[in-house]
Amino acid sequence: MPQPDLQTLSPDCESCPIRHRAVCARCETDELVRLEQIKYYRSYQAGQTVIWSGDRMDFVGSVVTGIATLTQTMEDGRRQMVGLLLPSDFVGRPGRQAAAYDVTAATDLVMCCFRKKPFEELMIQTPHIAQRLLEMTLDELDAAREWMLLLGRKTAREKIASLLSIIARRDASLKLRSATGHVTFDLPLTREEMADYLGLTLETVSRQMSALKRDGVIGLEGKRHIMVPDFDKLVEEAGDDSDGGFLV
Amino acid sequence: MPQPDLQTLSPDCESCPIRHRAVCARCETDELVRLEQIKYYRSYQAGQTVIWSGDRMDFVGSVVTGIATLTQTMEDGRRQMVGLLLPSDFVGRPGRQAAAYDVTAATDLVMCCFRKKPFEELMIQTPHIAQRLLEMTLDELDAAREWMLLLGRKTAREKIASLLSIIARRDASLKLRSATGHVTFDLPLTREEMADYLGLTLETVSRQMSALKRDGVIGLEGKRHIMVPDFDKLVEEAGDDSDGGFLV
DNA sequence: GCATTGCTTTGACGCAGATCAACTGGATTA
DNA sequence: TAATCCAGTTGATCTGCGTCAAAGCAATGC
Repeated sequence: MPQPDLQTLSPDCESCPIRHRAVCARCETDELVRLEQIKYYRSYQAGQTVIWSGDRMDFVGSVVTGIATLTQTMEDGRRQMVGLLLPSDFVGRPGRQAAAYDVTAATDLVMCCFRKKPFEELMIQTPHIAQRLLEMTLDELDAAREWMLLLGRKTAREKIASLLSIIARRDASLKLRSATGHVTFDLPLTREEMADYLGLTLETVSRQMSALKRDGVIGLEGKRHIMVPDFDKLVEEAGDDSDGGFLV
Repeated sequence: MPQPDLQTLSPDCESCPIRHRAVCARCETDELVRLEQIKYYRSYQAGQTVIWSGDRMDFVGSVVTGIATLTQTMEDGRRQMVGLLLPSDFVGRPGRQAAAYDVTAATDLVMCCFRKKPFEELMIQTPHIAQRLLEMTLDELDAAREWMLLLGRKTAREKIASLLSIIARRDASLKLRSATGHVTFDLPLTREEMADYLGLTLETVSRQMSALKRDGVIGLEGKRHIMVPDFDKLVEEAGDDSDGGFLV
């Protein structure tokens, strides 16, 4: 069972790829030193479960590389993804002992973890961490509410277009580009995972992907590589009013 | 245009009905004094708009009495409610200048407001406020994610049962009781508002209400007064696994 | 008393997306 | 070389909910 390579990650926070976006973004050098003392890396293979809902959770942490998903499941097996965690996103809730959702590695995943107890103590002492966590949580709340609109009111086609444009946008921002004109990226999710995120079945996802391809909105190379000839067109198909919802 | 009576509200925080649940819950007496200096009450009639999405918002605040809704609207008029604000819930986002959602008074409403600028300054100085706000935001995020499961995967009947049990539970907690056995309450929402919250049409809401009544799960007196003979039965109809999702 | 208005209920019908099922193509294993 | 597996595609059919339309009912005004 090969693990993603941890050697390539320097243990030094200053050179961390998510240094300026994660929960530690606002920390001063001395605060980073204290965080460094309690941090450790963990890696997961694509498909591995990070933690099950209801399990005791003795750590919190940040996604460093890769993508993780948060999923809720009903007794009869109906599943709904409730979050997509990208590099710099935070996992876990200070002050809570059990995980509220299943957390799964959608791709190979590296996380920067902190034991929960010391992290909570540190959070009380260093307002910079709590401030940043509040800011990130408010952003996640906005994202969740945007997703509520999608789940409650959008058509299957709009849902797919919305998901693709969000992934394209985030992918571009990781590469420090903006998503306009011709865009290309890899889907990190299977059709089934897309369905779980969008409140659809995998068959409907597949059909709508084919339809978007047939209509020239996207191009497909293999199953996972997406080419978008005109990003504005895709956004239009998503049915969003604004140009991506970037409120300040 | 008669306004809800503000006279009955003492300006004294110590005797405030939401003193121990709102954003000020953790404040010490001296911190309350500073909050009292910048606070003011506002009241709205049922149906009135508190603020429109995109409008400049120069205050934040707490719902003191009544119920408000957060709603998102698409260009073509499709609407999705993304939050139901009950007494003690917080409105607005520090650090943001424009409202992200339409906020509307579902019932007559009284809010305790703080001008945004002084509140933001106070938040930096008093970690108790920021801590409590983080806690409340995390709770709201959990609620939003629970709603995502409802919107994405539940049937119309389950959606209605879920909404009724949530309102019953919150109503009971305001009256310092727990929701079990025989329960009675008033619906604060019209059929259309319920539909906007549940991602349904008002016709479907009406039909499912009738079906639940026909099946003896609920009783109706007039359009708005609900009687639940067996609360567990209602929760079962909602399709939730746990007994209300009270994680600590 | 009667008309108006806003909210709600109920019926008839259609459709988007679910369900059930067969099949494709690439990767892995034997 | 074929056997197996898995993700994905596509087709046929079904159904839950949306849409369109009409009518009920309580509150309000004249």
